[in-house]
Amino acid sequence: MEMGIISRSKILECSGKKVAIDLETTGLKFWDNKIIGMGIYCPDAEVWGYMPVENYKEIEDLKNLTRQLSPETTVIMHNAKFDCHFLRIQPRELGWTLWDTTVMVHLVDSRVRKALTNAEHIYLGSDSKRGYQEEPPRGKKNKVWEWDLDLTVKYCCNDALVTYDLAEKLYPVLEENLLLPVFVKDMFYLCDLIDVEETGFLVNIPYTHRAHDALRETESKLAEALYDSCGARFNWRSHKQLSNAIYEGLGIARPVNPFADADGVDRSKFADKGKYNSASTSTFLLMEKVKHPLGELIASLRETAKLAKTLERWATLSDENNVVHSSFNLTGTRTGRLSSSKPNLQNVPSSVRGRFTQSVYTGSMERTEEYNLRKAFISRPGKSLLAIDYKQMEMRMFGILSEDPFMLSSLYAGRDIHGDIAEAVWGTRDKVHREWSKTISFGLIYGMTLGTLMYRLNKSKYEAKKITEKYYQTFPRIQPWLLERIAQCEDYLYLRYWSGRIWREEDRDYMYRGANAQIQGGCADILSVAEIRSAKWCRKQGTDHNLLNLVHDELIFEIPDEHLVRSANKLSELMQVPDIFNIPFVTDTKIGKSYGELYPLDSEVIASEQEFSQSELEAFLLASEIASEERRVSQEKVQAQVQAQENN
DNA sequence: ATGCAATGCGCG
DNA sequence: AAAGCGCGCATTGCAT
Repeated sequence: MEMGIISRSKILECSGKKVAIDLETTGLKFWDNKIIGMGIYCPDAEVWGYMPVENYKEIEDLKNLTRQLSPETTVIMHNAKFDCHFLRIQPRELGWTLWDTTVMVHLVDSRVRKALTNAEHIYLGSDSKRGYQEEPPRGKKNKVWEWDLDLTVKYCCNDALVTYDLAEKLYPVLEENLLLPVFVKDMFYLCDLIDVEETGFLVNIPYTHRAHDALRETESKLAEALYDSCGARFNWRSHKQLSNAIYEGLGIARPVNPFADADGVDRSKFADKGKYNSASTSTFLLMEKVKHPLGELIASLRETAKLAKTLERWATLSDENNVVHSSFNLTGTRTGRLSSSKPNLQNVPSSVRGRFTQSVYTGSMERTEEYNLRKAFISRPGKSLLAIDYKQMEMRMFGILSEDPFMLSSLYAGRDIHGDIAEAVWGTRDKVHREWSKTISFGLIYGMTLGTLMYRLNKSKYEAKKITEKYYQTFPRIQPWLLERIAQCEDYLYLRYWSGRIWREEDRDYMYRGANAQIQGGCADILSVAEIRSAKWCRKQGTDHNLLNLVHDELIFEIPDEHLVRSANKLSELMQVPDIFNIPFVTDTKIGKSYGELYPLDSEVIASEQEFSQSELEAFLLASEIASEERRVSQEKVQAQVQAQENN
């Protein structure tokens, strides 16, 4: 086959076949930038070429022709959300079989960089038929729309071909590794994310302007106060200049190296790598180690400046309707969580700021007015926000996976697990100790060591050991479960979640991280199933229910006011997915007009209806079975090890 | 000029 | 074992 410029009507010849497509655009903003052409590769139809488009009419023609690909077509794209956005295509509605090769790569090995050239190098290597191997031009004509047409043709045609070959190579790999159920699930998820990104989140512009001006004013006052205290003007954003001003200029003692021995010499493994920086100006060191009033001032200054900058960022990312279209990336994490960027809607400062000392809770403060940045995100007129999150989701997942008796009994009784632990360990369940428990529980489950615990708690080794022992008594399955995860990983060089997803690790030294992966990623796959079912239900309402944001254990919807309460109850029930583990993931529901001001909604129980298909459920039960067989082997192995130790 | 590492901090 | 885990982003400062 020869590549070259072809007529757009060639698209139709690919209908019902397996076809790879690749768009070239003037940028990444689908709500603003334009398509400049499409590459297509379909060996079954002997179609391989590039279709440039130069005006509105041609772009619309391209979109229409692409939409005419029949439901029997398998459409392959590398990062499908991007192309679908520009083509205004929802693959679910067209009935296509969708293969996204970035997701294929991610499921095979989440550590691999997804860039097409990298995936090609790793999975196609010398077998690659790629003809165009030069780097794209740099410098003056470095944008695709500035290239000569013949270069664009070669480049785009080859991307389409490589995408096709990558899919052909990786599909059998997914099959061999029993990853097809989770792949199919992720393609459903991806289609929903297209809608989420297109809908976007409305920004309250008057608020952002007011807040921005107020923050910048406070920032300059705080900076002046800092300069006055130091008796010098400098760039406070520079760690070098700031540490010089406070440690040298004011003669404040540098923070003590917590890892140094009594003689002050750091004999830790990484002493020479400068991991511990005595010139550090982090808030923790300034406030807790240096214990100087300037610590508070610098912390406020940094927070104020960062919030102001964040507001500016949101403004530049908004479209002409003041809506931000964040990207929710399916392939952004090792564990299977989503990541969010441009803007990141998963790290918007919350309205309650915890005060932490080395991650240990010492109280909390409200962020109000211009400091409560979540107020910038609001529902559209006539609608309300509905935020549904899971209560103690990771602890629940730990209990389910490890079958820890304390966790499970607390689960079944519907008690507050962190309060229970605080009670067991400290004899009190007040807010501070409950938060301590929360932090330490996760630490221990994820393999925190005694040394780190005493450092974090600022307790003696004896006290830290006592607390640890209490924890291990409270959760008798923490230690065995951690060992089993490592044993399983040693055997397989991967861990498999309940969903069938694989987390790979070959280095024994890092296998302890698999415990976190299995919990964190297991929760992520629960959320994805909940999202798929919820979105399906929302579409069925036909009254403009939208999903706006996904934050690891939380979905944020936008619901017409008149349907709010009923939909809230229905969606929170759907999200509990009780059929997956025969235990509901209990949810917490909040409603409001802005992300910064949400109020609890007492849930009414509505009679259960099955909203999801039997085949969907069966796919997951299959994945679960695979996972449990691999788990059983490791359990027996650890039991044998423990038995052998006890016999000694 | 451009890229990368280090630092710091927001979220779950 | 500085070995609690997973992210994105702004900024500085040095290297290429």
